[in-house]
Amino acid sequence: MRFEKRVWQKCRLIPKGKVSSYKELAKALKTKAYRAVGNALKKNPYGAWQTKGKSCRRQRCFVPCHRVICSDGSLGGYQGKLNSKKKIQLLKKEGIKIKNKKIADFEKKFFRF
DNA sequence: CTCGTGACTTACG
DNA sequence: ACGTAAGCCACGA
Repeated sequence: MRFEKRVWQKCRLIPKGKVSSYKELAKALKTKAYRAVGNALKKNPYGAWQTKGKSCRRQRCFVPCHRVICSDGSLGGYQGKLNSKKKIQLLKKEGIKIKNKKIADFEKKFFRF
């Protein structure tokens, strides 16, 4: 299993309305590759999990990478750029409040594996 | 193997 | 608060 896929797999464990950090994600993977986690999410197909040869088979392959943020509560990046509006929209839509580009009630919304 | 590149984190100034 | 530097690890060239 490629590292990226393990990352995405963990991402999918994050429930709606919760967030987690790159650090926590890395910890769940028993690695300290925080940056590699970021790389993995950047490469994330986001809804088009492509297995070599086989396509997504109509399964829900959604990877909620917008629920993964920085350890200090800031948003980090999304779709190749930082502080994406789209990411904010998605999070707010899931019931997470954004305060000055940071997560409000970070402690409450934080999901630990 | 070495190097450059990050959607990171922590520590300093 | 903000910028920098160093540490970190996976990945591709």
